Amino acid sequence: MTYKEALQIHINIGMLVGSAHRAMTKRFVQNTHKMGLDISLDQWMVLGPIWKFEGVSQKDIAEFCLKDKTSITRIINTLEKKNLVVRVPDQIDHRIKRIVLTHQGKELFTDVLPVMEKTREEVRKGISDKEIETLKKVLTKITQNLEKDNG
Amino acid sequence: MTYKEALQIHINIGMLVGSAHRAMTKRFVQNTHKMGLDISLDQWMVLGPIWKFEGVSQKDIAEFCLKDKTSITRIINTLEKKNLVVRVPDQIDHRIKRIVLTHQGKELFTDVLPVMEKTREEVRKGISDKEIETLKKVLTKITQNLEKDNG
DNA sequence: AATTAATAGTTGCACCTACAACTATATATT
DNA sequence: AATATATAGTTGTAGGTGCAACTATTAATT
Repeated sequence: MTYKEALQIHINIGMLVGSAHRAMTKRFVQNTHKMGLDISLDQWMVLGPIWKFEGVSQKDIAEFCLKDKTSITRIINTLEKKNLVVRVPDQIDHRIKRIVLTHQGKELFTDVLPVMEKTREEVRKGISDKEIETLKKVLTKITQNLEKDNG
Repeated sequence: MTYKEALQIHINIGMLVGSAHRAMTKRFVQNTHKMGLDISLDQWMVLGPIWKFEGVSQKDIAEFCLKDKTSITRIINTLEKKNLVVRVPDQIDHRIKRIVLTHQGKELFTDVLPVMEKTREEVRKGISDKEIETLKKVLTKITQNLEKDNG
């Protein structure tokens, strides 16, 4: 057994999930750059619910994206700096900020859609629908297992 | 398939992988804290190959962990600050730095082992061996699909 | 009505990551 | 031997993350 093979045997789920995550993030950004676009995967994920539900709150974005509210605050900061979204305070509940796409944000969103499709195909290459289903099911189960005080 | 459907599927896989990754990282740290230990999941992953292969190079650690070499540099910096490892320049090839566990590092490693086991059990709860196998296979395939210029 | 709880969002801190540019060293080419 | 190329590791910059502590506001309790 070679050294490299010995290493591979001890690969665990944490490493595999982490490296798949990094690889997907990386490839998405590379693909957007190839098209002359400038957006990260996480920024894109946050843009999704804003596109779908105009005026969505940061709390709801966090839930939709399965991310922490702190992350959302910072990603929205970046998106605002890029003039892709604006924060509009709710007229009734002054705690809530409603996030709205700018014209520029809408334009970028539609420009990125085909890049996302391309990346999706690259990710899924050689993987059956049944395997994807199992992947999603198991990842969901893992996330649920670790939610809150499920331990 | 419409763009809308593609959007759903892609975001789902990306989000699911990301949230599972974050959840695992989080739970591991929480579990170590409960035991009065102070180490992150990534630091732990880097410690693995150093334990197994005393004097392993940073390059080989990067390969084992499926991480970037820059990440390894910085995690080793942190581990060195914590007095868990030391960098020993190779006597023959002066480019290489061989990483060695300190006494303190070895002690922490053995202390964390049961925490790792506990976390692994929490992660796998209600998931069959066959599903875990598929998960590993698909995640490996995804990582391979996106390696280098595989696109 | 006054006090207390909960909620939405922000900030400081420490850590992890990618990419590009960089230093230092070793190997290959001529 | 001199030059070119490849390799191991570091650094600067910019971004994502969790946690705890914080502000502001709203809802619940008394």
